[in-house]
Order: sequence, then structure tokens, then C-alpha cells
Amino acid sequence: MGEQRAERADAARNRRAILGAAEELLRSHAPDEVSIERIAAAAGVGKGTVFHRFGSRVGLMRALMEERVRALGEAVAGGPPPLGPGAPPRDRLVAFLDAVVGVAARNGRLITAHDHALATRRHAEGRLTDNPVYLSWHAHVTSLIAEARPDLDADLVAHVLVGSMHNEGVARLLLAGESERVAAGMRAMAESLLR
Amino acid sequence: MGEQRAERADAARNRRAILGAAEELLRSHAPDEVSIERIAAAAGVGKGTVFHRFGSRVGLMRALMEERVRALGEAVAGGPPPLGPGAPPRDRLVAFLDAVVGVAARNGRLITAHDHALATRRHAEGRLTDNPVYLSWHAHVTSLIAEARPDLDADLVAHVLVGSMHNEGVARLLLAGESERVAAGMRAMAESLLR
DNA sequence: ACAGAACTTGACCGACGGTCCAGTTAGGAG
DNA sequence: CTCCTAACTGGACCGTCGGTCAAGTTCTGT
Repeated sequence: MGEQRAERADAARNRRAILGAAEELLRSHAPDEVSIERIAAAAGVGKGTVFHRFGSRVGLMRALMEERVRALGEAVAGGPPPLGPGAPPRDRLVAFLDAVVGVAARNGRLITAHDHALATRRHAEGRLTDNPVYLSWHAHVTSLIAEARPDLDADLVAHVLVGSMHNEGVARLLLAGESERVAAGMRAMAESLLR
Repeated sequence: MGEQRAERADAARNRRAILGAAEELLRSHAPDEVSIERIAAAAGVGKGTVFHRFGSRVGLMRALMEERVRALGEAVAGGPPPLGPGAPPRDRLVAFLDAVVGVAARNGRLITAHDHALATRRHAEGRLTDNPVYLSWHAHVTSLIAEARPDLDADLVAHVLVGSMHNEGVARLLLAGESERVAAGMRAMAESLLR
């Protein structure tokens, strides 16, 4: 498992340019209007470069997502309660769902775009539930539920809760700026559920 | 609003053949392996005929879905309690979710295929939340929740519950034959939620 | 300064949903 | 039974898009 040789400077510059262009385009267009060629053009690189860097459309979206989500992951693993360790599971779950809704709201169509990429992939490439972000969110929620309500099917309930970030009805509210309403609703559900 | 002239006999025969072929192919293949051309070939008709009958890939999937869901809709509107009117909302919701999980389990990849068609559509054609089936399920669940728990955001919670039938984590359990587990989990959630 | 690994590029490919229209056929009117 | 026409059929064709690749270019360690 030797350390890989570092990325060349020009390559790193292009990676940033591509990520930035994709983010910008996704801010103002639906995912199916944002082809890879368009992203490449906006980034000032060739289409081949995008695939060289990210492997596929799904890979690009995944990279975009991981970038936007890193801070939350760190806060959960080692930050202060109630997000980090130390608080009771019910409070941690409420705080976590709040944070997740916040991320989803701030990043508009990103999750939608990732799901869209998954649905339109040409070559098999794993499922939503193989996505590292989904996986870690689901694992976290599962363990909190299992701790607070051992009688529930934690795995399933976690899918329902985390999966709602990939739910069109919910996504529409988020895009419409009603993130506070979504956060409140999720909070109410979490509180009803963990009793 | 005049009554349309009835469908010609050969057209009706082909409609059945297409629906049957699609269902059969979906039983044993992932949605992205089932192109319209393949369905047409299996049905023994030309590709053009499929589009003439159903308008688009989404239209075909929608027709398939509505066919498989009609009985449930009738039971909800006019059947005996607890599915039909008369029972308390909590019981009706539990019964309804049970029935919905049953439909989803019995029809394997159908819902997935419908969502896939929506995601890969070439021309705008409405969203999941415009689908008559989704719409009616969501409306029903919303009204039951609103009646039993006026303090909850019924619309949002209904999206989360109904949307889980379109959730990959849940769909995988269903495909794996664990529908009893899904039903039990949904039941537990519904009971925790409506108190 | 140089070698060679890393990177870039855009023409090209295959797949697929959807369109179109020339040709065929059902089935009611007379 | 014949005829007329609206309904239906089918498959060649189109545009788009994700992904590939071989040939050329540019870093960068020595």
C-alpha cells in the first residue's frame, strides 16, 4: 500500500476547474441539462480530461459530493456533542439529521445530480448504497437507532430516513427554499421514532 | 368529453403483448438491460408500435404500474375496513402500508423500472410526484396522518413514507424476498409516528 | 538538458429513446 | 360483398450522450 506519487500541478489545477465548473452549472440547471461535454467546455478542458480525472459521470458527482460533505463527517466522528460523540442517541440523531438537511439544502441539485448519474450510467458501477457518503450516513443513523430503540429494525429505518434525502418530494421542498420545514419535519419524525 | 372510439382489435392485442413482454423481461433483468427495442422484439412488434401505444418509455412503465395497482386503489376507496373507510386512521395507515409493501414486493423491479425511465427520459415529461399512482398514495397517506396527528407535517411525512417504496435500500430488501421484514418495519414506524 | 511518466485532447463508437412516413389492415357503411 | 378511410404498423433514421483511445504535449526529477 505505498503512497501514490502526488498529482501533477497542471492536473490538480484542472481537477479544481472541473469541480468548480460542474458545481456552477448544477447551480442553475437541471442535471439532465448538464452533460460532461458542457462541464468540460465550461472548465476549459477537453472531455477526455474529465474522464481521465474522474473515471465516469458518477465518479465526478461522487467527488463533488465527498468534497461538500467532509466537514460533516469530521464533526460527527470527533466534534463536540450533540453532533459528535457524548450526547444521548436521540439528541445525536436529531442533530445529525439537521446537519444532513442543511448540507442537502445548501448543495441544491447535487444529490439529485448524483442519483441521476447513477440512473443513466452506461457501465455497471455500483449502487447508491455503495456510495461512501450514503454508506457512512446510513451506518451512523443505524447505530444511533439501534442504541435508542433496539426493538426497531434499525437498518431499515435508517434507509427510510437517510433515503429521504434522495426522495423527489423532499428534494423539491429543499430546492424551493423550505429547508427549515424539512428540518422540522425530520426532527419531529426522529423524536417520535426514538422514544 | 365524448367517449373515444374503442381501440381496434389488433391494437388491443398488441397492447397486451407489449405489456406482457415488458413484465416478463423485467422479471429477470435490471431495468437498464431492458430497452424498448428488446421489449418490442419480445412482443413480436416493431419499436414504433410501442411508442404509438404508450407514447414513451415512461408511459409504458406507468401503464404497467397502473394495471398492477388498480385493485388496491379500489379497496382503499370502497372496500371493507381497515383498508377501506371506517377504521381509525392509525389502523388504516398500517393496513395501507402493508398493502403497498405487498404490491411492491409482488411486482419486483416494476417501481425501479419506472423510476429509471423517469431518470433517463429524453424529453420533459413530468416528475415522479406527477405520477397518478404516487399522487394518490401520497394523498391518502397525507390525509390519514393529518387526521391522527395534526401537529405533524403530514405532507412531508407522507413523502418520506410513500417515497421509501422508491428507495434503493428498501427496494433491495424487497427484491431479496424480505418483504415481511419491510412490512414489519414500516408498520412499526407508522405506529410510532401516529400516536 | 533530457528521458519518460503523466497528462491532454477531440474524433470516434455504440446504445438508446424517440420520430416519421410509406405501406397495411380492420371493420363500418352502403 | 366491396369499398373507403381512419387506425395501425414497422423499421430506417436521427440526435444526444457517456465513454474510449491513440497520438501529441507538458511536467518534473535527476
